[in-house]
Amino acid sequence: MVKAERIRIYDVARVAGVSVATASKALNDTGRMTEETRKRVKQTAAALGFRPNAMARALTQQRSFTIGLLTNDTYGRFTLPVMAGVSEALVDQGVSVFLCGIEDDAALARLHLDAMLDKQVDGIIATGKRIDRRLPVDLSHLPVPVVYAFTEGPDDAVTLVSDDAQGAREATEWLAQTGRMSLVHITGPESFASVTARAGAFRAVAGQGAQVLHGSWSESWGHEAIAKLWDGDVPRPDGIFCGNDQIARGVVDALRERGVDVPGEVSVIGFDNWEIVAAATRPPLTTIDMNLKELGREAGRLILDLAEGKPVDPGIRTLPCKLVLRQSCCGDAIAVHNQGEALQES
Amino acid sequence: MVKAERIRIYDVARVAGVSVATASKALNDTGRMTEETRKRVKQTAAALGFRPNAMARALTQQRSFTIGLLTNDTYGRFTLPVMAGVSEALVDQGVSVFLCGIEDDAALARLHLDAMLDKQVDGIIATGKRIDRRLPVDLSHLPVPVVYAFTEGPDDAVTLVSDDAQGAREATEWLAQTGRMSLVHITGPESFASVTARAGAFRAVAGQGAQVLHGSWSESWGHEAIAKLWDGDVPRPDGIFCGNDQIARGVVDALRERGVDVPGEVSVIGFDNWEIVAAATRPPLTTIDMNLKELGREAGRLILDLAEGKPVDPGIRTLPCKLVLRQSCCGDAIAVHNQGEALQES
DNA sequence: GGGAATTGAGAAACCGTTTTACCGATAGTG
DNA sequence: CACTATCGGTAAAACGGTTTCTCAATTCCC
Repeated sequence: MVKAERIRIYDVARVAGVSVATASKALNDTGRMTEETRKRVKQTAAALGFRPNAMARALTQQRSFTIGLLTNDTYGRFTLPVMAGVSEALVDQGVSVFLCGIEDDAALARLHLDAMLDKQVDGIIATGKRIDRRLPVDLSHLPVPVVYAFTEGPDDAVTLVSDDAQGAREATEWLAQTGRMSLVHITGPESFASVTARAGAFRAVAGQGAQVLHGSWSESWGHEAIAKLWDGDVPRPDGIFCGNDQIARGVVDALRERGVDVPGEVSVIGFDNWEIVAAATRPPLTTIDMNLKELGREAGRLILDLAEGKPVDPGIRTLPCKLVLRQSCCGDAIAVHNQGEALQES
Repeated sequence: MVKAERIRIYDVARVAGVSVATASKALNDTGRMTEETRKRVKQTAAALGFRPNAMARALTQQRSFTIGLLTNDTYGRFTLPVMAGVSEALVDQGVSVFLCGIEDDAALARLHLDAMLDKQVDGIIATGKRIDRRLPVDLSHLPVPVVYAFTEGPDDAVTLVSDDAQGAREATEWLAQTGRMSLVHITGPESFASVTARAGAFRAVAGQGAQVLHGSWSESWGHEAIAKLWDGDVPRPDGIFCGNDQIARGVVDALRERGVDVPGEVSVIGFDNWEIVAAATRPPLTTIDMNLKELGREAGRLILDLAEGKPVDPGIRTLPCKLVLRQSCCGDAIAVHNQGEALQES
């Protein structure tokens, strides 16, 4: 740590032989002056390694180039990609992100919120681990704009969610297109909005009679569900769409243990594309990716627009999910699908 | 979003019938005045909902109550608990944390670093996913203090790491104490400092002849290693200590598939206490927890001390790991161990 | 050639606090 | 009673920039 005196605009002005006002205008490309003067100031600033004090600047400009990211997803499975996207979208605009982890603790949330407002954030992005739950703090009536990403906000808010129905549709359609006739959906608790959205889309494609099994979001529920399906005297499915990758992993493991070939006899598709689970499954899971990083990027762009006073329509914005093919599902078709992607990209 | 005019200290002063200077001093418990005046100012401030503008304050105090957290662990497995700890230690001191994800990208790192320095952070915590790798940016000679947490820094830096050797020792000793005679260590690539540290400690307890198998950090390596041990004509171990939970999960799965009872015939211990892996394993994994959240807390405390100019000894601080007992290891002993913990806590 | 418009730049005000220096009034002292 | 401390509080100068206003010197126009 070296306490080098920071160069102030005053120093730049003195060295360049102009007033502080002129220096400021030169560096910000505002005001009027000879192109020569402007250039000279800029050069001396660069030579001196001048970097404006962001706080001083914020004080006059009423703009801190800082936003707050409020999340209750301590575990970070959903929040992390969102954060990465937000940060990525903002860093080259010179905007920094305050991270505030609040674990469903209203007092803690309030503490963080106040700290951020005191620090004059230009906006707040609220994000959570569940699309149909609100953070434990009221963010309406704040003096700064708010964007809700992957968490529920007021009706008139700017909200970003991933398209559960479309993702489920893609998965189910893929199973159908690759010749699977008898489909089942094994998913989480009915109380989750995303569960009913996905189940609805599944039924719309697979037929209203198609079976949907609700349980917990765990591997063990995947095992249990397979036990139910295989040990009972119900007809066995040849295509299984799971509500998340953990359930899917449980399902694949259970099938292997019963000697059922995946994807030979049964295709399995998961949801979330949680690398660590999807890639470690044997065989690796075909799954739905919610594009959370892109969701984060979009949230970053929106909060920036709002902070700059640009008009942004309130309402819910739905971002599409993407099917990610791996071996748990119709091995042969993968090449074709990927080829299609490659062609689209080129 | 409601653009309510923010109350300034000027307003408080006017309403309380004092000068701005007096108001400031009253609110900060500095200067001299009647206790009555101080109280009156505080009350009107509270009544008006006055919150000081942190930027204006930072400008005079040369202290922004803001720190930066630089990390190259995009995936977040190690960083997330550290972040949570840092944040927790700082939030009630009014310090906010800038999150900067830099993915081994030197230019990006520089960008974030400059943005943070411009914003006058009081300090920087550098953290990574690997204890023996440096971030792609030089943080020495900065005008602010730096603490390195779970990543390598210069020799004279303040550095925090978890005690790999002690953790490995605890695991191995536990295996030995619970009657396991023939121990093996299945771990990651030798190029990792933590691997050699853990392997060294393992050998120190298990005997220099004890076998150590190096591979990748994956479940599949766990399977492979078990194949090597069980299919060869080498003596089979009855206690396996793994370099991380993923390997351990692979090991447990492979043993189950071979009909080997865990923990009946073989005890397995992992490393990392990565809930999602450790808890989903059948049986759940006994493992070593690196106490990363506490490491984060300590990093927060240290950077705060440094920011306040308190003296902090440079050098490497080692934080102990903790054995977390689950069913993959000597079921009977768990009650006893946990009872001991409960007694210690009370 | 004289008045108006434009140009280039600087002085000063401002952003919202904290802090230093100062000042009148009261209290204490010999 | 004159003489100094102490007390309670204020005015003004920072902090490091941006922005508005002003102004002298030029250029333009008829």
